[in-house]
Amino acid sequence: MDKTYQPSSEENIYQLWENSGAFTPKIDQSKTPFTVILPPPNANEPLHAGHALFTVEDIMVRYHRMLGDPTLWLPGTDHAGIETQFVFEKHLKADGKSRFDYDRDTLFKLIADYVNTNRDIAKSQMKRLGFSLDWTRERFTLDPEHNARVFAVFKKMSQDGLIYRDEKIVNYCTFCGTAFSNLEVVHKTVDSHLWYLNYGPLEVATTRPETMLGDTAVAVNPADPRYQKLIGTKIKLPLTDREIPIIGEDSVDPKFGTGAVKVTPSHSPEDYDMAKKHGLEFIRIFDYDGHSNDNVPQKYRNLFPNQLRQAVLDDLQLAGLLTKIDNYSHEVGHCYKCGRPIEPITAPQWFVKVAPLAQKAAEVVKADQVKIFPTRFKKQFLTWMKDIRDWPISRQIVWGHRIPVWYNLTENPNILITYLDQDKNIITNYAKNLTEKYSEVAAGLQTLLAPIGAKYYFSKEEALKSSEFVLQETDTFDTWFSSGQWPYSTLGWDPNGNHSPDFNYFYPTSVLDTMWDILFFWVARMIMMGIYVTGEIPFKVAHMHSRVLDGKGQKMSKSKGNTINPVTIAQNYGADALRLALVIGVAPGSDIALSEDKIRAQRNFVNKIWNASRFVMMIIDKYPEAVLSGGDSDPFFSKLNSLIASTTKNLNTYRFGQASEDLYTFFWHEFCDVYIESIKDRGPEIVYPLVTILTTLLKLIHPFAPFVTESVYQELNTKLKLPPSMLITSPWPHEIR
RNA sequence: GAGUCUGUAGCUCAGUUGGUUAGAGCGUUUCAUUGACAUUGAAAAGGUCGGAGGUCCGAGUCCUCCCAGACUCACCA
Repeated sequence: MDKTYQPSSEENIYQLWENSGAFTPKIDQSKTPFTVILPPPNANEPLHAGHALFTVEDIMVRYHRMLGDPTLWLPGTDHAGIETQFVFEKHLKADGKSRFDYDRDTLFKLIADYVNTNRDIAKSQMKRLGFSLDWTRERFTLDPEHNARVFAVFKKMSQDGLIYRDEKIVNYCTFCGTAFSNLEVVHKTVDSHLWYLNYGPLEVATTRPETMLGDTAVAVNPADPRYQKLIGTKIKLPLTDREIPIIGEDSVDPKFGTGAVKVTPSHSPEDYDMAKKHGLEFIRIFDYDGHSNDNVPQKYRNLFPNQLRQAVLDDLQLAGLLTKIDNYSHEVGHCYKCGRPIEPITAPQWFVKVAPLAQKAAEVVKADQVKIFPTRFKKQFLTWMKDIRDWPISRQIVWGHRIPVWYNLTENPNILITYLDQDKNIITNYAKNLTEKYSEVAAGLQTLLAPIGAKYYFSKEEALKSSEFVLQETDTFDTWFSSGQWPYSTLGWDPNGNHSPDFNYFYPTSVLDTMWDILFFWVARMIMMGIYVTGEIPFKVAHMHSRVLDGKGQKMSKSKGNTINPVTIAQNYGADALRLALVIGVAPGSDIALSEDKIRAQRNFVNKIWNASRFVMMIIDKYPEAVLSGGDSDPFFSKLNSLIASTTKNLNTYRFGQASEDLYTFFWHEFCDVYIESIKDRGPEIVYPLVTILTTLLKLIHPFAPFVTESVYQELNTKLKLPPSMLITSPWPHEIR
């Protein structure tokens, strides 16, 4: 044995495990399985330090495997819709291109190629960190099987009235070219102004003067004596020749601004609701690329919002209608991907009616039928479920599950189609004008925009029955609509009820472990979808693990340059050292400040294990005739027994930080510093207790530091001339006598 | 606007149901060591456990308020 532990040996150990089939469980109906589905990392990027926290899952999985449970940890990767497309578009931009240069099929293929070349990176990295995943069951979110299940569920939800199309106000990023759910919008405080505009008989105060060209009313509080008699009258909207009504609306606060609000139903969520209530007109003045459109007077067309704002303010000023400007800071939604302001805009989108699903999810969480751990997240979960709004699931990007509905163009003449013609020019026109160019349209299709009420079919064949001109919806599903179905889909749930043996045995899963930042995005969706589709909660425990920060407690980010590459760390210090550094002494759910110092300290611990073992082997060599089993008891056994008990208890209650800290202290300061020192003068009778204690400690430490413990175990096995066996599949220790 | 979390040694953090002189790693100081390990060992310095009240025989641990920081959620012009 080398004088110090060599991390480079870890790759051989992983090979040993993988080749032995230790990661693949045997279905045994007499036993209760332990199942964990890996939160699929993005297929397009290498792992970051946060992914190294899959260690927590590996600890649970290895522990249960040693307990003898048929244990499945199922790996996979996520296509990560908008994330991936965003990254890919950056590459395109570097090459002087953009998404508009390609039809959607070509673009999809390009991204698929890009993802496929990068996909194996994450996989090899997870192996390097020692994760005992069953690679024979590896999945990808765009696998045809998963695709088919997602589509079947979509159809079922549609038939159950849980899916609908509507033209509602959505969060739209005109740069990314897609709608987002509320969760994907980040609110930032913006220092801006409150502009006071003279609308004739009254003044309005607004933070968005540019949208005035889309005003279709002015609202005042009906109890406000200043304006009461104006309700029901009409005024002429400045800068236009339109007339708009003054309406009475209780939600208007008389004390704010002038007590009169301009109402822009197509570009403000509140105004949208107001317009629905009062039956107002909707005038959308921005197109989905962010430019002002034909609904505004000629001179204001084709401007971005900030340009339009300037133009409108200039003209109002000139006309003497800009009466006052106050400083005002307020919250504005920004795109979580590109950081630009979100444009609230009416757009036809697909929605999930989420209230019935959320209600059931809230019930089971409330009743602890699924335990959320640490418990503080339970309250957060319930709060969110209470006020949840319908979930827009359509995204105007190509990288994802294309929504499985087909439009017949003869039945839907007003579908707006954008495509590349033979000469690669972008053409936008209505379906009714394009039937003669159908094949060109089909080949060069970029996007289509079907009006609300468009008739659609759930299969191409059905749509083809009445016309040969058929196009599939170009929107794709929100990534979370797909990954929300991950647990039952990966295990082989079948829409027709012919579920796979895996599904029947391993579902519902045991523990879902992930970071708390996707509690709503993912965990909540899985609970909702799982109950709806399978009638069962997809996991018994939702365990929220910590967030990894840098050594100073700051968020890691590429721009700050403080990221830690887990694989580099594994190469320099060993995967075990990294794993221990991420776990030892960390309270459940609290942040982890990961510094190189900390990793070095754990590297030293790993080396300590290595060298203590070396010492034990020396003793074995010294007394080749010593009794190896069934020897005398040793006073140290009782200390060891309480360690076995506390470690087992801590693992059962997810107290991994405590368990590992106890093991660290015990191994180093009880076993090495005290016990080993105390037996250095003893004879051959010490071999049995020494080997027993070491083997037991190796087992206890194995889930946390699998490589060094397995290495030593293999050495020990050879030295003792025992039949081949592996620590990974050896039984969890019980009380020693 | 609503909510959650954090504040313990110079730094990063443990401290399960309240119970004897509050712990670890790193850092600092002193000493040791050619035989498992310098990726080591022995020892030392260093904390009024954010502040103020309260409950209790007893509080870092429970309650109230205050201060400081982090985060999450949120359609108000």
